[in-house]
Amino acid sequence: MTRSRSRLANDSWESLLTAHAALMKRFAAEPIWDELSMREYDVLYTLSKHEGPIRLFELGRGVLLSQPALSRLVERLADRGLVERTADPEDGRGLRLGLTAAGREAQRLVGGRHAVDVARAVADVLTDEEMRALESIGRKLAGGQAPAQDTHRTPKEAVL
Amino acid sequence: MTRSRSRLANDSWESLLTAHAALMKRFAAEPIWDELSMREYDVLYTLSKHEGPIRLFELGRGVLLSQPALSRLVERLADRGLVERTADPEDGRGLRLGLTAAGREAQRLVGGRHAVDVARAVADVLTDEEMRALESIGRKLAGGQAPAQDTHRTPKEAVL
DNA sequence: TTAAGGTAGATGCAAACGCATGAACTTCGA
DNA sequence: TCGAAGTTCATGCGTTTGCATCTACCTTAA
Repeated sequence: MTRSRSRLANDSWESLLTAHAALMKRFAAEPIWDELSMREYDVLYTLSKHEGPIRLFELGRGVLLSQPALSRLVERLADRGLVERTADPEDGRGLRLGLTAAGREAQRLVGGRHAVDVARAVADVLTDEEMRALESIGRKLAGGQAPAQDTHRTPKEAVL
Repeated sequence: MTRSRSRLANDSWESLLTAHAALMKRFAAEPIWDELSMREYDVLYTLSKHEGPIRLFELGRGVLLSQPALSRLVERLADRGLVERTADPEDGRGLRLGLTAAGREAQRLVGGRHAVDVARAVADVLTDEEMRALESIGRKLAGGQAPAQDTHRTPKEAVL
């Protein structure tokens, strides 16, 4: 018999979760995280993707950490001279985060080695079409933020 | 021009990571984690999937936690009466973990609500074919543990 | 203009985590 | 059979995390 769409959705999500956990463990076991933990690398990589400075809460969208934890992680990276924190001239509350030269260099170094491991783990078991499908599906899942009732949206905005 | 396989692999992995982070944040924001945190639920769910008792290190395969952290998480769940820990009669070092009736009930309750949220998030943006593709790809990624040099495997076993 | 409400980020504190290590047991080779 | 090495789980300890809350600033409306 055919699975319901709901069941299918849950099965596919579980499959994603399992793959995520398995690969994360595998990557974590690689001997490339001496100077940078995976979480720290995640932050530096996200910063490296943006050319201009980025706000802390924007950084938080991509990183799976609470706001206070991210705030302190960035603080530590700044203390180590890898991230630059400056006040945002357009918003007195905000920060402008960017990589320092050392931060960019560290990201490049670790990222290069990590990319090799990722390529090995993924390309060894997936075809080109599967990788393209995964990329497309991931984008849909990440972007498909269509909550039925968004408590953080005013009625006026909801209409627009 | 066409992307290299290595580039394609990294792009698709990043897409998976982004989707994972976005959905995890969305699920975490749901008001269903009062009695069980997501990590605790993850453990109870993994236990619920196995019918018989399971070993701690087996549980660790599916959960993204260090062995000590998992050991203590299970300890806490046992203290709360949700998990049962008994000595393994076949291996004096090991444990046999299983859900108690209360643990099974808690997993069912939270799991039922969580499944609704998962279905909404996934089924709303993916077609049936995409969900099936994701399930298949995830299984390949999780199962494709083919490290070039496995330090935890003896030469004899490697031959087999 | 100004007060009320919202947002960005920091901080106190208890809980949880990872790393290193230890204790108990099993497995393997001589 | 017996000792060395490996495996499984627990524990000590410093670090990091999340929750609640605070401060500072922005936005909106009267």
